[in-house]
Amino acid sequence: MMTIPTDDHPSLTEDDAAAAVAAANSAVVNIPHLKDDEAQQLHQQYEHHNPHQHDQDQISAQLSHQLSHQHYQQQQQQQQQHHHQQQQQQLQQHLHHQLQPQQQQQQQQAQRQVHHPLNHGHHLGMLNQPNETELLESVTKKVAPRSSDLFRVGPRFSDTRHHQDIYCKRNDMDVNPVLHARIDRGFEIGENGTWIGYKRNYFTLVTAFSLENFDFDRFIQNKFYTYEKSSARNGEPVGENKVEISYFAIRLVAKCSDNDVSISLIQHTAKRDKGPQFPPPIYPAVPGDLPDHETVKASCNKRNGSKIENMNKVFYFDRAEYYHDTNLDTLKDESILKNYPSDSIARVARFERIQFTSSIRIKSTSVNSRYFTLHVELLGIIEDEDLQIQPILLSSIETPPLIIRGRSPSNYHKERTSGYRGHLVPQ
DNA sequence: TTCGACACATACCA
DNA sequence: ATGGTATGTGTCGA
Repeated sequence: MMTIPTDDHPSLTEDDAAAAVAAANSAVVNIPHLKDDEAQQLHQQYEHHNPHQHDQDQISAQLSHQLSHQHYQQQQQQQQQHHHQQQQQQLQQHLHHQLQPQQQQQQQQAQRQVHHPLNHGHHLGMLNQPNETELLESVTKKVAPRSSDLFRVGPRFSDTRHHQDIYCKRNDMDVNPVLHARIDRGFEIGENGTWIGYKRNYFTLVTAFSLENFDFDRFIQNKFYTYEKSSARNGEPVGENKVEISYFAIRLVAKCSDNDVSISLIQHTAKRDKGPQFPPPIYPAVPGDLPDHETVKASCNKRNGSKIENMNKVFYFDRAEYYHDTNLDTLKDESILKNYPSDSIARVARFERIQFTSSIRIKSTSVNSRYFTLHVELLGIIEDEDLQIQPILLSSIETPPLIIRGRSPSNYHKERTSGYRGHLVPQ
């Protein structure tokens, strides 16, 4: 089956990967970045500002290009060579659909923070507490690159924070969105309670949203609207315009505690260095339930066709199949469903093989308490006056502060990566 | 020091 | 059980 960018098909050749990326792009929609002022306002609410927000015009121009394959491919190549530049380009997030695989027949159970060895009050006698021998080993042994133990549940996300209200078009009812997310790989907690990740290693995150009091069928039968903060050319706020939400989308962004630092994320394919790199996609999405940790873990690196198929059922909603099964006339559908850019729509946005861009300064200059946070944003994609699609930030959730350890050997000699890292607080 | 590249090693997957 | 993969991390050199 066809695979896409974030997809990792073990058997992909380099060319295949490039082709997949191109193909994916063609099936994808590009969404411009939030406007500067919007973004700033939003961030301010959190105490995060991002002065380095990109130039809107530049982005728009870029967007129009993206529609072409060719341009995208070039871009891919550039990205492979220049992370920094790609960070800018990533604005044009490709929305994406599809991806991979895998099976697992389970459905989601309430996801909860899982048992982390250091999480609870386990004590000396307990198995989870390292004894001296283990500690010794922890500084001696290497982490097995493929160890399934690398899958660990990360920090809990904050409650959903709302930025723009959502209303049901039919009855003007206020709709309450809820975001769910979980980090399934890449972060571990230190004894002091700080969450630690490694710049060189991948992390995995899954996220989904739901609309309170709207089960799937009800969602499918409705349309929604929100308000767009409008502003004059000079940036003066002018008011709010009522706008219909074409469809919902989810994206992942990273921020730094240092307001002046903008950071971004990159995603690799399973080929890593041998494959393309790109910014994490924005997933057009319908409401869904978060799969449990074991499911996500099991969805990793599958190649078996039927397993992939089953896994896709967990992560994706197949619009064409839905129309067929419900005998719905595709052309007559007047619900929000028809606005989605592809038949393969995420129920759960899965971000795999994500890393902080290599350009980030981990603990540069004095700033002692620099940390990062990951934010999941629910976007309402709308069409502006010029029929250009624009994202509106509807709500978001975020992680607690994350410490990202850099490449310095000092980060590796002490606490073992996946064993018992985190006895000491990395500054 | 930091970063890209390349290399090695090892558990996963079929 | 075997062979191909995927990915943590060691290392070289700019």
